[in-house]
Amino acid sequence: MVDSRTTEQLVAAAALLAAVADPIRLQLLHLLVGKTRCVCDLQPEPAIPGNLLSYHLKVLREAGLIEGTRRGRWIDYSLTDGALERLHSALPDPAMVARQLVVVR
Amino acid sequence: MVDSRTTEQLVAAAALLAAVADPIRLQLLHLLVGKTRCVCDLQPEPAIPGNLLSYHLKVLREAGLIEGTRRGRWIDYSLTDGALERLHSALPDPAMVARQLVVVR
DNA sequence: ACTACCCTTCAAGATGTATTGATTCAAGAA
DNA sequence: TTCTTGAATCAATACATCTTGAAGGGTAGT
Repeated sequence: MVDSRTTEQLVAAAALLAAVADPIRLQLLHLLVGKTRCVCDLQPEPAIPGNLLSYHLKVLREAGLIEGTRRGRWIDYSLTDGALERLHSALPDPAMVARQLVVVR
Repeated sequence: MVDSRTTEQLVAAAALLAAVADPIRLQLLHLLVGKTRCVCDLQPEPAIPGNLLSYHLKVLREAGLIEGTRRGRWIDYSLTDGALERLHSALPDPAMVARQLVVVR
């Protein structure tokens, strides 16, 4: 059993990757690494309309990668626990390449 | 300078991730980890028509993640050098989270 | 040459995603 | 209450991607 992933796992992993496979959302993710930021402080470069920003935040939110909490008029976004780890584990592990090569020999 | 990525870098990273943000292509990638396989041996689960398989291989090929070499009638596909490393580095580094937290304190 | 095989490419339809503009909501200030 | 601000939502359009069916290219065998 080298790497038996069920179809559902593959679909879930692909969906997680699709959430960040966009320049705007990838930049938003970078802006949130290690920080909590108000939406008003989350303008990507170049800037985008507010509703479009909301849309992309929603995609990341529904993928479970970020979460928002209201603070008065503002909403602060931050990465969810283990968000980056989940993203990386959606990809094949590079260490597997070497391991497989050893096994083959 | 915590993480200054240019727009072009973000676009390139997002394009790389988009190439694998699909259940079929993600599975193809898994099938190729550590192995070289003929197209005829690359049927995902559930199986798909040959031309569709070709299309998805083309997407991965044009993203520079895999490469094919002809061997008689067959074409063998394998991961390109550093393909998985490039994919992982397209994502934010999880280690940055802890580092940032330390800095903030 | 002809045929069979493996794989790719093309064009067209189906499906999904991104963007825009207008509206709505929730919270605070006047 | 009314007004303003920060942000989300809705409906419609623009855009890209996926999938299908048919056709084409390269290689080997007869």
